[in-house]
Amino acid sequence: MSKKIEISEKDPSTEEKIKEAARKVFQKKGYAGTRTRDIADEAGVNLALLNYYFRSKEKLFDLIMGETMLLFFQSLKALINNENTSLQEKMQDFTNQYIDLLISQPQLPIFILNEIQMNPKGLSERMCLHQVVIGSYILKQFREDLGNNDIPDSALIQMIVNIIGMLVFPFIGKPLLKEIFNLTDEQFQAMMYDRKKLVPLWIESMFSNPINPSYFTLIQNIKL
Amino acid sequence: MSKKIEISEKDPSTEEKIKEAARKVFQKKGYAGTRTRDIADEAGVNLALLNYYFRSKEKLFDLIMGETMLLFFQSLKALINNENTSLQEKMQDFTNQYIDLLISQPQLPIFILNEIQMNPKGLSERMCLHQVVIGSYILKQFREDLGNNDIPDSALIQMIVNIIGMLVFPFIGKPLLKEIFNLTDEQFQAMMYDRKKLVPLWIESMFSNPINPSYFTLIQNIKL
DNA sequence: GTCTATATTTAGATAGAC
DNA sequence: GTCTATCTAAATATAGAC
Repeated sequence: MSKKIEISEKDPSTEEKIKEAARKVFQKKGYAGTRTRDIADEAGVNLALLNYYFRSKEKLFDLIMGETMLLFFQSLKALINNENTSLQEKMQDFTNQYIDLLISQPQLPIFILNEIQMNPKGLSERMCLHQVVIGSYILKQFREDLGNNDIPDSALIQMIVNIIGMLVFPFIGKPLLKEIFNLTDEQFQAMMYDRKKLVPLWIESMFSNPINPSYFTLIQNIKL
Repeated sequence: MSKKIEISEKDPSTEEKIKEAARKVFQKKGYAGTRTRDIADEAGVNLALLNYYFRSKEKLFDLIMGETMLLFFQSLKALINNENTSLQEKMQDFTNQYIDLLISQPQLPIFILNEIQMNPKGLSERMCLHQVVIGSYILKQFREDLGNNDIPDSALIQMIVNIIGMLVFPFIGKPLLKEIFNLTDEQFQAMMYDRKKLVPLWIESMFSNPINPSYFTLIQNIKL
């Protein structure tokens, strides 16, 4: 509390070292699986300093998780509300942005999804994800692209799920895919770079194919 | 060890009650997040009985995880080696089977993927996933369908990742999707049933679109 | 087989010297 | 701000009565 921003930025402050280590260990092992001692070791600092700087394991986790969610979702907001790009351009931007992010931090999706599973209301609500997505400009563009009237909202959601899945799933499944296909980290990464070109094509072909409204359960009547 | 199979199958034996409870709690909270007390409570039995029957938390977990992996992957093996079904039929079978399984146990994918992340070699190796997939009949069918020669193996993997992702990702993302789109469990489930018809269509359109080999990083030279 | 009581181990947090 | 030593709480595991 009485702590101010460090004046010099030579090498990372102890506080910063701990945060960096915490991010890494929490992402790898999850909250329950992480020992505070692991974080201290990873940071190369004394265990007692964690409590000195962050009060408790839980507070440290909340801090990291908040920052992580922000990193993951904030860039999205500007992108999906940009009124100057076409749907196709947005898909390409989206793809580039997320694949680059996830190549640098592959554990991000499973980390976030685990947290949301443990605590569904908590953080997703704080990010106002529902409002952000529902009120977005991209949603209008999606509707127009699909022909507006006769396609139910559930069809839209199905498409969006596929798009997010194509970007995110390979990283969630990374350890499994590496095993199944005997991939090195380099090969996996090269494949993810390829995806920057491929995902927009797959999206395109998904949208250009005619969709039969009868495929969708209309009774449930989902309204966005 | 000295324990034999129960003769009568009236109501679940204590051992079975514990296993069932363990499955449920481990799937929901993960290994580290689970307290043995939670399992005992969930099963409605005394805590000491867990150790009486299963020796330790870890042994109980290994047992559950082994069974879970078997459930998830064994049905796959017969299906992908069936020489009497076309690729299209396989895709439909695959879809039906996995969506039904996952609707009844939505936590399965994230549970398994978490475990593999914590312990990548361990269980996936015991299931021989690499051998099973590489030697499968379906892989030949995929190659034929794609025109055999000029498509690199990495393209095949990309496709397979998409297929698995379309089936599995919605369940991994379920808590997040429910938040974003304000879905009830019933609505989510109805959408997953819709997917039984939709996924094969999307796969079809993905395959029927011409693929340009230049989209793939050939240098990495992945060979299955 | 099941229970109560307890031992053991592990992990988060803090006091107090420097 | 940092460290050592220690406290406390929680969770796993077991001993022994029934």
